[in-house]
Amino acid sequence: MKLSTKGRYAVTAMLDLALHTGKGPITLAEVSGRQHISLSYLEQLFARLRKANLVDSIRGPGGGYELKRPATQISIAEVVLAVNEPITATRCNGKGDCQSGDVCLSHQLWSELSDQIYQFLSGITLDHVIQRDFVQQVAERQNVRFREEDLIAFG
Amino acid sequence: MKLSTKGRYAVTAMLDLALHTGKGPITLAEVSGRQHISLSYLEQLFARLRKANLVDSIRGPGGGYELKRPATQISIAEVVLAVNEPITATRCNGKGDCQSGDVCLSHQLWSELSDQIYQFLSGITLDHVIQRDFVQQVAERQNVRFREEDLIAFG
DNA sequence: TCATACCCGAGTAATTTAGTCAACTTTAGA
DNA sequence: TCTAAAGTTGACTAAATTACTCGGGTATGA
Repeated sequence: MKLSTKGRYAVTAMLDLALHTGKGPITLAEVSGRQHISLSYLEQLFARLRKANLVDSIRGPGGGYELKRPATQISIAEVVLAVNEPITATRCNGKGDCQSGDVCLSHQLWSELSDQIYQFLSGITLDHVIQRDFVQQVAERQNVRFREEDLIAFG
Repeated sequence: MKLSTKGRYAVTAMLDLALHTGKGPITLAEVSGRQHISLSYLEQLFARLRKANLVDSIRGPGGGYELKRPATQISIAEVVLAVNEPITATRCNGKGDCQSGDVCLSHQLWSELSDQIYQFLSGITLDHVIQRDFVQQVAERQNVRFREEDLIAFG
């Protein structure tokens, strides 16, 4: 899981969209003006968001973007993942050249931790953030339980 | 909260230290060899970790680094924060030039979300990760429960 | 048909990441 | 006390990522 300003821009833009649903498509020019993100940069971000099926685009005059799914069904993790390149695998991954124990252990530990962060962000939707009591919502309303054996290591 | 490969390196190195406590100071050369991180880069990272009071340094032959506090008392959030520059404030922050509502709202929403991520990582210590049942530990400590069917595999 | 808005690719400056190099300080141990 | 092992510091740099610009496209509602 990777969290950079790029992901922040994407989440901010998606929040802007979520905050203005119901009024028809929203142009990137509007988002750019409201969130102070350059139009061209937004175009790049939304190209990825579109490919990830998170937004729909409507071309022509009166067009713009809107959320493909309701804000209750789009997680922060999805948005962040959509705009980021898949993180580069740890060096020893795949290759059999690090059976020395310590290396692989550290990598696996990080991997599991990273998975936890992802799971955490998967539990927070755009709507949770907008509703702003997502602290409580994540903790109680979702009532999601992790089990150790369900952990899946990833790069 | 910012999560990049830099933070991953730092956490990995700290996990390496935590895994080898009790055998005296650990040289960066050892960590470098085990974790495949360049010695000079480790020096830079540990300069920050030292300033953040997360490690002690012992100079001279037989010297090296050791955790300043037990692994049960060092959180992932601390480590990540120590090696990262404080995230650049959102553009409108401080300046009074964005009272237009929408802008500040999005920024505040992100800010609160970021705070949640920080809180989450604050609840996970180096020891939790090493013990590897930190899933359960964190879930119990934070009183967050997760459901199996919400697990989503990702790349 | 024309203005609006998305679409796309090339290029690029700024920043961050990751690493090199060289000189220095401290200190255990021969 | 000399020496080698280790941390300390700073300058420098290559590579990657971020953030952005520019210049064209294409679809489409009025």
